[in-house]
Amino acid sequence: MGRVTIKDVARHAGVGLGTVSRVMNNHPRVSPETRERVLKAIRELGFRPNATARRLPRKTELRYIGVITHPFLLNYHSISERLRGVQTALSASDQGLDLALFSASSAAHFDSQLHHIVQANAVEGLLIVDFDMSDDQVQRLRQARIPFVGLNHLRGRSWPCIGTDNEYGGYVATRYLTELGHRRIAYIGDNMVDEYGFSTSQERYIGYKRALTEAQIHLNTRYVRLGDHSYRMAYDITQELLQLAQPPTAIFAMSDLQAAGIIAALRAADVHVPADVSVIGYDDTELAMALGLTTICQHLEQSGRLAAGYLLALIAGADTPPPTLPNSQLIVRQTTQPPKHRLS
Amino acid sequence: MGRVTIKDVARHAGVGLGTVSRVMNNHPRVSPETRERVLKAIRELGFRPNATARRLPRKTELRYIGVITHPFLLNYHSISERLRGVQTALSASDQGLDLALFSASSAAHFDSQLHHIVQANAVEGLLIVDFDMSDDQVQRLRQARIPFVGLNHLRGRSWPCIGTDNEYGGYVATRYLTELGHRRIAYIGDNMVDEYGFSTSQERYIGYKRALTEAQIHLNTRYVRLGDHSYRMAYDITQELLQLAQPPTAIFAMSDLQAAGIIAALRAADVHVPADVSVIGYDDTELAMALGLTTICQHLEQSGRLAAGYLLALIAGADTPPPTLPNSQLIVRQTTQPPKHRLS
DNA sequence: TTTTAATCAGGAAACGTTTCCAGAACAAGA
DNA sequence: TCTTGTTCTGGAAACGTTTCCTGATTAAAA
Repeated sequence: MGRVTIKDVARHAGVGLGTVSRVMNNHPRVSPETRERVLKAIRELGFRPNATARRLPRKTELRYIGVITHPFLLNYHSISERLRGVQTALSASDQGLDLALFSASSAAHFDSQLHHIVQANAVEGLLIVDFDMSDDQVQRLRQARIPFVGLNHLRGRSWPCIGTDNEYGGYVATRYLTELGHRRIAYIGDNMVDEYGFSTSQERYIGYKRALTEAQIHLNTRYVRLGDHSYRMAYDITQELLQLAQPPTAIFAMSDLQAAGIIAALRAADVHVPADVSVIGYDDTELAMALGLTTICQHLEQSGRLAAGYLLALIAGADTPPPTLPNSQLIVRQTTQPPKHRLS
Repeated sequence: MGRVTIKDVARHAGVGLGTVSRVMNNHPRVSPETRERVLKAIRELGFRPNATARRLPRKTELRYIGVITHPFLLNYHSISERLRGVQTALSASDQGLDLALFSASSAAHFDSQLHHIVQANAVEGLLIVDFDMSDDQVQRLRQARIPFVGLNHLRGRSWPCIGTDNEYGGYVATRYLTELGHRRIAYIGDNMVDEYGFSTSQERYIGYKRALTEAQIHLNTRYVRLGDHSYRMAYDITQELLQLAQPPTAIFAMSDLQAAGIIAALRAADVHVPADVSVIGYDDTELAMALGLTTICQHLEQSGRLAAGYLLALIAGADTPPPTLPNSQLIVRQTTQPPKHRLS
């Protein structure tokens, strides 16, 4: 037998359908004995009412904007910031739309989540954070007529995306360091090929390489260190970097969080920032403000607001191109300065 | 006429019900002309399929854990942290439950959201962050058989809550300062009576007062400054505090974020931390780690994990008491020390 | 031309509830 | 005893879709 329905309960308790329903909804017009009998049947059969079926005659609608990300999304301050913008736009629109958060722990899981979302008609619109989509996946969403917008995508997508150019951001940060005169510049970021297929770290790394090339600095792979996205990882890696015969004079981190770990490790090793080593972060979160950290502002909160606003417009039937986010910007604070000695 | 249904579309297009459905689902067995006619009717009537009704025969279930907070939840690092724990527990349980985020912009809105959630049978279980509930509201959730757990509640609730004792945390932080010898201790926190009816700030403030009383320090209301929950506000307020004839020698902030603002303002005014002024925060977020901030750890991430785990157990039918979170803990770092001169 | 197969369309049945109407049972009042 | 009213109960109708079965039409094959 498939799922237990109200009918099974009614039969098992020897009562009518309406009675079971009344018991479940605490209607007063049921005798105590009958009620007890029904409750017993519910317990015995392990009956769980079907939420969808209940909603139908009640005519209550449930409308969500979906956000799909990886499960540890909130480890990334950048995603918190973006979500905050989304939430702001949603509250402001006042359309009774709530937020459904879906998490996908791998590319395959992402696909099955997408399938489920389409199949269940779960959302009015979908924001896709970080994940890339295949043509087939895009096709499926289109066919199901579910509007969607990408967040933190920019280049070469055939679907509407809002975000900044990571390659450019990586380039700007690194160029600033080369212009200050640094030549031993390290890059600390996330693993580039991960289970999700995210390319953010890689894109910034490409920008980093471009700036080095432009300044005619040979790429030293010892200065490129990758790990998971955490304060701790950055801390540990920095300690390793300090062991090198020629440690870097500047470090570019792919997030403020990692930059914070770097600074802490440097402080612990009694290396002064920025006198001995310059540090530059990415995101311009409150962490950067608090630390006085030089960083790249990629307008995170605004990106969330714009994406959600645009998605709402699409849902309402608009047919306009997506808004554009301002370019990433270098924010100079107190963790960068020219190196002590010019070295080749 | 009420809502436009598939039947109206069928009549308007002069076709059968099944045909309309097939068009909507991109089934191949529809002639191009008919399809066009149906699409035209859909457009003309502004038809939008009812997601609930679609789910019923498709038998796809949609299961959510609801989290209800105020709309600017993510401004509060504490809530991000908690949510991260919730997300972790949810992913780990692997029951196909996703997260639905509801926001309530006032106590009245909270009530109507609750009503909506119950009415629509929107969630399998509900996590209530920060909001308090009336007996009536508790009753309604119970009647609807929706398991729920409070987050950041502790004292004197008649319903299961997980969180730490804010009064105790405020007490511990302040007592640490008095034990160091401070007597001019400021409190910077959120407005105590806000539109939401949150009491966190007030509770910590009560702990602050208790510690002062114990140390026989007269409460100086000039040292108590409240505002919205932001880095900026704390920054500004600190500048004001520095204008006082007798500025405080220590500041207790109700969040790390605000403590960061305080430290920035002090640094800008060339006041040294902790030599001139000690600062203590609350939350033990990464911000605190990065700043070397002395703070109170209230096990935020763990609280989210425990609450979600317990909620899942309740949903599964468990009948156990809620787990308890370890007490808040003082984490001493580098922003606190005895005052320079002992003053009365 | 006749048969067979393929394509398209209509509508009943099903999905699992809630709600409403009507009837049964019973008690109380005349 | 007969009314009247009250309380409880059973089940049909409705909610808005999808899906399947059937029949009609058309095209292809014999």
